[in-house]
Amino acid sequence: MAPRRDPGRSDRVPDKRGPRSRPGATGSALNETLQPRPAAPFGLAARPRIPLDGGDVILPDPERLFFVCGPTASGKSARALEIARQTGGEIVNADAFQLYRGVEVLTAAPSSADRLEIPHHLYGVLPPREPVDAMAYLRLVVPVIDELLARGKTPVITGGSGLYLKFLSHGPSPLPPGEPGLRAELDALPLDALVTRLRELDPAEAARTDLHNRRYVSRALEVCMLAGVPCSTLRDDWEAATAARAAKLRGIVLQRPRAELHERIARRTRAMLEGGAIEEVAALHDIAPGLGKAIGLREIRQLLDGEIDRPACEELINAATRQYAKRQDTWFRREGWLKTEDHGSSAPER
RNA sequence: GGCUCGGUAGCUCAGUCGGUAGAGCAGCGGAUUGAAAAUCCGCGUGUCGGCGGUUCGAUUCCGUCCCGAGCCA
Repeated sequence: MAPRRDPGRSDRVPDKRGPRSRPGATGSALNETLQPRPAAPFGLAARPRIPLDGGDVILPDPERLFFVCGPTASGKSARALEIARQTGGEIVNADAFQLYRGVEVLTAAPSSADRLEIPHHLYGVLPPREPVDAMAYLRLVVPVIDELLARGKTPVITGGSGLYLKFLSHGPSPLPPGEPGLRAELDALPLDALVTRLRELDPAEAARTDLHNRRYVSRALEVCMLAGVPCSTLRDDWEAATAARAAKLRGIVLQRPRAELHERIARRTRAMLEGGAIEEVAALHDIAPGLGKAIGLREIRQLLDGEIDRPACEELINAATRQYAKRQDTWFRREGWLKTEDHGSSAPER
């Protein structure tokens, strides 16, 4: 293994095209072809290339982390607490929505009793209007983890946001960050125009992208245009860099029988509505677009506006939560490094 | 009691000028490296309210009954 100066850090993400190793990646014939052309089917102005973002992040040693994953309402918080007690660890949030302040009830953030017993990190740290994405989360979480490791504590990383977890577990692909102005332009165009353009700029990426999914097409196009390099080559680099690290990861994914999970979801929704979620939503204003997508937010607003009644609100939230839990199950099932832990009521004692 | 309009998938409804039917939502499965609690893809047999009649053939037309909504008494 390569000598390390800092025992708490390892696995620097390779950054072949980042600003440090390749300052000003400009001038190749390929880059010329990637420049938005004036005759493009839609009027995207030429843009200056912007530096790739993420190549400078130094990820923590995977062997010193422990991940607690699972669908919403599966009991992650309680299980993480047990693990933190047993290992002398502290809990680190990996939930995109529990990062926000002012929506603790709506997002089922850990109770203050739990937080008194064991230190919890990165809960309620962002004001509602602050946008986040997976890379921003990574930049928040890495210093917190480094600090725990320096104190000899095991970070027990707990949450259900698969993409955020994966940025921490596997590292980021150094790519340009999203740019709201460009996104707005792309959002205004019909999907087939985006697909046509992506096929021109990066056929390899187009071939493996779900071309029905506007988000993915738009993002791939955005990367090509902002980086001035095909998105596909940047992602290939990441795929290659990630395997060694993944082999050293440790963590669990909680599983419960579907019917039992649905019962827990229903119970939790009721507790939320009775426990202040409605008041939270009523008090929210000026929120980031991402937070606006929180399950329950739209439904409670409809309730406040008198468009639906309370039972309908509750059932809509339950349905949306069940669907989300299913998507989480599907995501975590693919993460082969996570050890499945059966938490059904008939499960054997651990 | 009379008249009118409805009764089709778990829900809301479309449709069949007579050849046994299809959308949205729900449900189930999947994808997913900077919006991710997002976004996207795949999966549709149901006594077409019951019973009769006409017909080679009725969910469709006719009769009758049941249920719901409305109007008139």
